[in-house]
Amino acid sequence: MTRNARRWTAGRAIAWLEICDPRLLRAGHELAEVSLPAAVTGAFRRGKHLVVTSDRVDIAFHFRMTGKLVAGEGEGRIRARLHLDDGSSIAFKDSRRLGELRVFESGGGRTWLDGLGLGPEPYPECHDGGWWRDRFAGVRSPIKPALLQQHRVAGLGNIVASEVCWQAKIDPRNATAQLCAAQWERLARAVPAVLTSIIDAETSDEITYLGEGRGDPTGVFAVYGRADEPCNRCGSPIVAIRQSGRSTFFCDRCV
DNA sequence: TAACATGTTTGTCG
DNA sequence: ACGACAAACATGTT
Repeated sequence: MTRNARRWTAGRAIAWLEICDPRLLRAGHELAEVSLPAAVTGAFRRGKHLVVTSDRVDIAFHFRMTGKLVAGEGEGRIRARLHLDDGSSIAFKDSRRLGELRVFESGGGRTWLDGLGLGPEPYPECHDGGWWRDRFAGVRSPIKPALLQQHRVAGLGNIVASEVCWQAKIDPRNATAQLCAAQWERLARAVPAVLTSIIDAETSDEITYLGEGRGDPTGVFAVYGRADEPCNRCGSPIVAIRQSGRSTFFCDRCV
């Protein structure tokens, strides 16, 4: 979505921001005296946040469970629209409305993100096993829930955490402190591999989430949502469990 | 109908 | 300090 936002806004200016659903704006982030039009200067991702920058304002998005950006007016649960000076628009669609949108003065998006305490990026930057071991030093929870802690490493979600563990042949129930060097090394390789493959599969004008029917990405995942289906490596049925209130899928035979 | 869902925050309890 | 858990947010799907 960051790539799309960049592509859709490059060389254009934000003419106006349409808030279709006022409940979208969080307290303390009302649309104050925003000065428009504003020439877009770029778009970047930090963890699961997306920020569109311009010479006057930064617009920060978080999509939570069901939020997404779509080109054009969009259909259905549109919470906001970014209208550009060439007449085009980008819609923030979010059926469950857990997503967030914040508007800052230019540069404020980065400042705000810096205050969130997010851990370092695991992608596209790559790291070795020792780096991963150090980032998770002192963690007493199992490795899979630990991967979701945004203050240790930013950007990994529940689907990716299960996928990464399977790819790295690590039991998601393993105590983090018990992982050996070889496991950390496999984890270090699995993270960019999994992210790259998912991003490749999802590269299009509209991200498709699980359960959306047309374009459902179920086929993209090796274990997530595949309870009782055969493991791609060994054929053993994929197991579904709950960890810290979140669903985890893994192969209990080839970890 | 009830349970569950890709995320995060907040509070409780251990 | 850490961790597990539940609730809350709001709504759609199974």
